[in-house]
Amino acid sequence: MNLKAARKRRTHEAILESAAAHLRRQGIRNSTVSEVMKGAGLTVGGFYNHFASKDELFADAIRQSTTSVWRGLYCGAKGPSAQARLLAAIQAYLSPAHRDDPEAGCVLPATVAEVALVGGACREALSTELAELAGLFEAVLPARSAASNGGPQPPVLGLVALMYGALSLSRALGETQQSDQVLEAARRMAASLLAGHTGTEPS
Amino acid sequence: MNLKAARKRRTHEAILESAAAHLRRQGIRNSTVSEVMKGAGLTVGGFYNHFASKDELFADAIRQSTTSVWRGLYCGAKGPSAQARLLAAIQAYLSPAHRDDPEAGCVLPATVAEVALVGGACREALSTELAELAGLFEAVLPARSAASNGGPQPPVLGLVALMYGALSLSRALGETQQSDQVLEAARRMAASLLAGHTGTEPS
DNA sequence: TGTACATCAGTGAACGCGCGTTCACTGATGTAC
DNA sequence: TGTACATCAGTGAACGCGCGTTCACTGATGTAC
Repeated sequence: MNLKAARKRRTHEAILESAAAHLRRQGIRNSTVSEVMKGAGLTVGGFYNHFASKDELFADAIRQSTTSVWRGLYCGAKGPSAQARLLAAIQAYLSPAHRDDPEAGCVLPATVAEVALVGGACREALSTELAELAGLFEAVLPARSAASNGGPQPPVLGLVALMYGALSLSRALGETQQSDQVLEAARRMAASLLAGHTGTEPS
Repeated sequence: MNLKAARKRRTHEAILESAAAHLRRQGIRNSTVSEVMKGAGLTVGGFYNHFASKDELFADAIRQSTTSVWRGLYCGAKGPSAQARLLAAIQAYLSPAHRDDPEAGCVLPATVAEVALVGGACREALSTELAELAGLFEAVLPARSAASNGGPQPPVLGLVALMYGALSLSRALGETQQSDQVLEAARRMAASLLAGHTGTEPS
């Protein structure tokens, strides 16, 4: 039973990975079970040996990939302090490069609006992941204290909303000047919000 | 021909209105031509007397309703100055009431992510409307001038991205505490960004 | 004015297609003795 | 160890459903004479 079970586990992971890739590229509704299975080198019929439904598959995919992408950005960022690295990661999130490569990027733009409509298991997954993402931010920013220099902690969930909103909007506009402007404006906003928390003034 | 043409125009408007309502409630892909027509008191077959395709219908609906909703919010806002009224309108946009009543609200949350995937006529419509929306904001804010008090003009498209992003995210989360927090965080961000432009400090 | 004909907005059934899901089947892997 | 049987991951065709679009038809409105 050992070899068989191990192989099944690997197949399961392959399906999840394919689903996450499809999710990032085209969202939930535009991804079909049959395409996801093909992406994992399988045919459609075997899908239900691994997941109870398409809804469950994508809820798992959301759980697996939402924060991992962000962690990757943060680990790749450079700066003199944790807060400066956070800002650098945010700027990378809001870059045209990220906009133009959805498959390697954040799942939120392709996910959030659909979750608002379909709800279900995906909504719970999104809620959990969002809380975790906010936790990652808060761990880096200075402790909440209205009396400390620079005022109270910046509203972390608002930062996430800005990042998601700007990326999503820029994707909708394609690779245009207007789209670049959206990203740039968001970068400026993020920088001015974190000013006083990074140890440096915004450029 | 007069009576007939007038009636056709009224029917056309009724279809567009029904489409805009469906758009706000459930987005493009979740709205069916047949449901839109039913909403206008008609049957599906007559649709193609008025529009070449579903894509064209929703592009027109986007053109018609994107800024009108915002204009409504701004006209309803009160405050000692134009900038203060702008901020009040933004706060109303970012309210749980707006989140909980999509049909009376902004089309962006149900539209942007889908446009990123479908492109076509809807993308052009969105781009035009977004530029107009940004123009409305800029007309209210003080002229761009790095030397003036309060620094350069806040990045208007970033503000739009924040509003859209926070509303969209809050809709995805349902009527929960976490969802309220997203909206509140976005309100705080908007207020602190416009500080120095409204003539009052943010609360 | 009246009459015969033309137009065309709207109807409702049908078509074609794609999707999520089901199901009978296969064959390699594992178990019992 | 060898043999007969059980399990179950994966196959691929089929089912049922909903959707966008088409089309033959209807009947009220408009036009020609």
